[in-house]
Amino acid sequence: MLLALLDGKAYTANELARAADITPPTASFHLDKMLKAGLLALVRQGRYRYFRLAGPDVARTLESILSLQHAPLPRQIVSSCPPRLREARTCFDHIAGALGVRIYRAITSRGWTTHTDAQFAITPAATDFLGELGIPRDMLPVKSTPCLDWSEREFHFSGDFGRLLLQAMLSKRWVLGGKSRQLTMTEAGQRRLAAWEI
Amino acid sequence: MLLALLDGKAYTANELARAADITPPTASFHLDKMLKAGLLALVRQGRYRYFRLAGPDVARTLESILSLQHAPLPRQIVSSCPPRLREARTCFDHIAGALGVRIYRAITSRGWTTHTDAQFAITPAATDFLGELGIPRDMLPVKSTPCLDWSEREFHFSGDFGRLLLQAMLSKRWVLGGKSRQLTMTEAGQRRLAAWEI
DNA sequence: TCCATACTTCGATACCCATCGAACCTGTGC
DNA sequence: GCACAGGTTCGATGGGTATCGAAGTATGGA
Repeated sequence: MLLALLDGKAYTANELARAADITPPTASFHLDKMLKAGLLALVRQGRYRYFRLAGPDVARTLESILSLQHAPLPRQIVSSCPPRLREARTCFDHIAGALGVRIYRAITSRGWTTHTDAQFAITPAATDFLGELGIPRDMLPVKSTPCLDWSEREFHFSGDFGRLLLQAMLSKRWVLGGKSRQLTMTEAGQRRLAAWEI
Repeated sequence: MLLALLDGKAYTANELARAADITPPTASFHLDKMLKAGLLALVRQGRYRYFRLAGPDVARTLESILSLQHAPLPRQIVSSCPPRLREARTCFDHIAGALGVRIYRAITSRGWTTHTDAQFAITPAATDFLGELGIPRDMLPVKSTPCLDWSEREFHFSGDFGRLLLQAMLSKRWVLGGKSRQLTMTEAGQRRLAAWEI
């Protein structure tokens, strides 16, 4: 289970049980132990409980152990989401899928957010980025609750900021919507977003 | 036992058993496993079998694991050797004790040795150092077998080079001998040796 | 309101594995 | 050559713990 979690993503107890060839009760038993030991962190979302490694130090330790012997490669958990929906889709009123995770990573890794527990806020440091999207600076700080992406198992932005972001990217034609939840990124959008990544 | 070995020194099965509060057979059982798993290395010397961590990667992994939780500090193994003999003493015809280990470390860390398994040789790179000791350069390469120091549990030089070194250091009055095996380092010796460390 | 799903808790079982005593092996020193 | 200390092997034992089925809890949707 730890090997499966080594990709940094979050998985449910049932998924990890399947990956480790054990039954859900057994998985739950061990996950609880590792949670209490501080090796894992828990993200509750509705009726789902997602487990992920508690931090980069745990990942480093695991990799350190693996480096001593080349252990058999972990059986990676495959997503049951259709590829095109995994790319980019709407999740109610905000962006989800690989695109949503990309945006979340870009913004958090630049330090444009503050957070108290699960409440995130976009700080004025993001003014330039938001300006390009036509979001006026006097709206800052915008609040947001990170939402664990169903297909990617990493976080994306929902809440006020998630809604603003989707509206802005649609009106600027960085992404195109359709009848389904699927979103398509335009070439212009690709370029602009790439410029903001690192 | 691994915690006790984390100081990088080598210990016998009985010592490690005492450190871990288990009986010698139990210690032997686990040490054998870890030896086969490649976590430990073995140094045979007479009727003694010294175990040490197989390499720096094992030490790093252990420290990585310890860093996740502040584990209780390992019970360090205390040497039964009198302090003055630990400092510096003769071992047959060469230098042992902390001084012997210091010299071994200084010379090996500078890359002045080549080795095939247990056979070491001092290379011409050490010419300056040896010259200062009055050892002519045409004697190079000098052979040496590293010997696990009884009080320090790290290696020192014995063999041809160990003998030459003791004779030279005595005649240059870097160290003074006596009736017992104890050696005393002179102030001049301290200065000269310190200059060669790192 | 009711069911389906995701997940955990509980209890019983079985198995693994650490542990130790006793016997055996092997170098050392007298 | 003998005694002795360091060390390992062997076999039996016991305890711990992983495991799973069944039952319970919580959440979301019809």
